[in-house]
Amino acid sequence: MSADERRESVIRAAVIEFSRGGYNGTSTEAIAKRVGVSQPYLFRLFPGKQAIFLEAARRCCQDVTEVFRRASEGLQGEEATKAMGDAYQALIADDPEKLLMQMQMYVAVAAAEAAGDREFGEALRAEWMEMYDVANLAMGADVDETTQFLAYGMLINVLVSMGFKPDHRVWAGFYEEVQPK
Amino acid sequence: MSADERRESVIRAAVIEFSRGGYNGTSTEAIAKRVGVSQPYLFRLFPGKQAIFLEAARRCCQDVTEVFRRASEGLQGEEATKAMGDAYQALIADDPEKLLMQMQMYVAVAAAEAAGDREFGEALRAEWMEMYDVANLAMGADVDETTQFLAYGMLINVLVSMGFKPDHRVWAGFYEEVQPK
DNA sequence: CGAGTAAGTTAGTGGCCAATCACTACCTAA
DNA sequence: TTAGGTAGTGATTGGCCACTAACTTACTCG
Repeated sequence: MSADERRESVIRAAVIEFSRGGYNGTSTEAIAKRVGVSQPYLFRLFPGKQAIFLEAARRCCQDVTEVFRRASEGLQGEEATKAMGDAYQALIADDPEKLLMQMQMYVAVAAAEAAGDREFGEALRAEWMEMYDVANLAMGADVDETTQFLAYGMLINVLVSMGFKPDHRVWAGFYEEVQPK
Repeated sequence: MSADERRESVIRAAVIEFSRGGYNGTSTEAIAKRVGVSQPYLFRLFPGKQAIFLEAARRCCQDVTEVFRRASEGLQGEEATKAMGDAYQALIADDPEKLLMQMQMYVAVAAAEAAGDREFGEALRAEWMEMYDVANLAMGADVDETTQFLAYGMLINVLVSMGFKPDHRVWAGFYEEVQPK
């Protein structure tokens, strides 16, 4: 397998592992095992652990952005909102790790920023803004609508992370039930 | 100093340290240093590291809940919403670590749940519901309003964690600027 | 064939970290 | 004065982990 193909599979494995354990709670050993490769080889493919996390988080953002883009294609206003909401619901059901990875990304950026690492957060803020802009475009550039849409999305992320089951009353304030697995 | 008083100061130190490094990225050594006590002594005051994290997260939830309770006292509907929003803004400005600790709590619960630890999440979900109910009561038991209020709160948490500065355009969709430090 | 290159491994190192154990210092009450 | 309880420390340990260095295998091309 070529190095590029390997890197790709490392990123996919990293999303799964990091989404569970977070940056510090995930060993490079665990990622390597999932890929089916020796642990030192990861350091040939990437400069270090943080670089692997960065790529995994970036990929995750891009996947969500792409889901929004496709769902809202050719739609506008309320139709686009509904389509994107449904698409996000489906994404969570299929790949809950992408939701959890987002949460891990948020705290990892905060930690990097606190540690004086500027680049790391900068790269991920750019990815996040990509997602924001796709949503905003679908909303006809209405920033209030966009903000509200993303706000509900973030609450969903938190409730899922916290393990509130679909029949719990915290979900009562949503139009539709949303829950992974 | 009595053991109870020490425990109290450990919890306060733990909130600061855990909010920065998360569960796995924070050493008990760091907490002990901040308290001004030897590291092994922490294990006399608490059964283990997780217990310290649990108490820190619990305390954090209770603080936020208390802020909402006090801010909404005697108010209802839109007035209560505004009062609680302002109070949260002030809390973030004064103690940003309480916001970050919430984020750390979310991913820690997800990790514990994935590891089969049921109790940990259960305890923190109870604290979260306490906060939910206080907000809900202030909203006159309107769950849609409550959900929306909390959704905006969660988006604020995420944007602050991600390090978006107050003048960044992502904040344009909010009534007022909200930013720590 | 032989040389180069790309994919991959085994072995090892230095550092950190949660938790334990055995000990000391001080206070109080009989 | 001593016995017991409470607050606290120093030393240690066993395990994990990111990362490095050196070696191997296999394919390709002149």
